[in-house]
Amino acid sequence: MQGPGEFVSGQVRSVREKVDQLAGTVAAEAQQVSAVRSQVGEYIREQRNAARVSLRELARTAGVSNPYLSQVERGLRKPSAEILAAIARGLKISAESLYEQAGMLDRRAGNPDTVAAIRSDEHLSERHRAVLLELYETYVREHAATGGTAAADAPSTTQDHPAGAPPAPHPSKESA
Amino acid sequence: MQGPGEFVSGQVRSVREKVDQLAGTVAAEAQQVSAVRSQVGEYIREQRNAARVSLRELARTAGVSNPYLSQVERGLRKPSAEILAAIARGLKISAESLYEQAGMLDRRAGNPDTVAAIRSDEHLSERHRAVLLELYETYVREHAATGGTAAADAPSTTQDHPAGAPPAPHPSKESA
DNA sequence: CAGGGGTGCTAGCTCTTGCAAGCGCAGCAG
DNA sequence: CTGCTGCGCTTGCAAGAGCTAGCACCCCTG
Repeated sequence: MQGPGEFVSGQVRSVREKVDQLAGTVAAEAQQVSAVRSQVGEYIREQRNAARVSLRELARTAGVSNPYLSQVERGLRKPSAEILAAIARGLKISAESLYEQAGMLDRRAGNPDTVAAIRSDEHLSERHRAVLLELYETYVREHAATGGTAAADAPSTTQDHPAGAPPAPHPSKESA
Repeated sequence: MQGPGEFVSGQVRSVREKVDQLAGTVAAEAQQVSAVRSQVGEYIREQRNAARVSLRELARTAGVSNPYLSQVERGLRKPSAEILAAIARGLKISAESLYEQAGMLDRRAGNPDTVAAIRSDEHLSERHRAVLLELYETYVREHAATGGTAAADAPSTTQDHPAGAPPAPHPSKESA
């Protein structure tokens, strides 16, 4: 039979254990959140450096303030989807890629073979398939020639299309 | 020859016209933003009603406050991606569907497998991925518009605007 | 040297998001 | 009737997003 003192100290110990446990969970989550911020920030800086663009220039083309972009890159702030989309536009990359880095969007498991996917894609005409495949091969070669470094993203290397590639109209869209 | 009074009143009228024009633009944008808020809010309410779930119950399972959920449904607040993901979980629907309704994410045309293959292809830089996706989507739209005939290869131009990027936020004044 | 241009960052501020506390209404049971 | 539970909504607030004004540093030119 426990005495009252023993019972109380048992309860205190039990509460302490629970608090410790919750504190651990909270700390772990905070760490995770901070890591995700740094991840998208690091990624943005990488892409920016690869494109040889200054922080100010990217902020200008993205339409965000340069101090804020600096804070985002350093993981001090967590940008909204809207800001991420703007930064993606400035970087000329897809917004989805930044959403993924930010943990907002899961990377969809796709067919690991891009060539096979394009070849068997029934949404495309034969000619368009050929154009896409040629462009793809060109990009892969460029990527390989630069040792897989992101230097392939420098502006001077991304504006060219292979000869024979018919330009496509930009689909009109956009609603705020 | 104009008199000074006529010149001034002409200037005033010109300024008024410009102000009216800008006010119209601002109002139109505000309307658009408000419409998108209502759109995702309406969509959430529709899904909630379809699931026969009360606002409080959904707020509980989603882990958001019920007044806030109410405001979101009525278009009074613009929820973050995190909140949208939580609501999607509560509704047992995909977060992407809510992102789309919120205008954060554009639905990609074409075969999802091809899109996923390009997006996850590590032989490509992020910029090249964006270019290929843009071109792919353009071709898919052309293919669909012409009923899939091989004559669908009219000249067109790609622009540096990835399909995944919603419009830019309001441009900020450069701080430097 | 001073001045100009570039770079990225600090600090203070305003506005928006998301919350807690609580409201008013309806329906039901005792 | 009162008290309880459910419903969705109002209000005020704290925290954080994103901005502006400006700083510190670097390099170059006259």
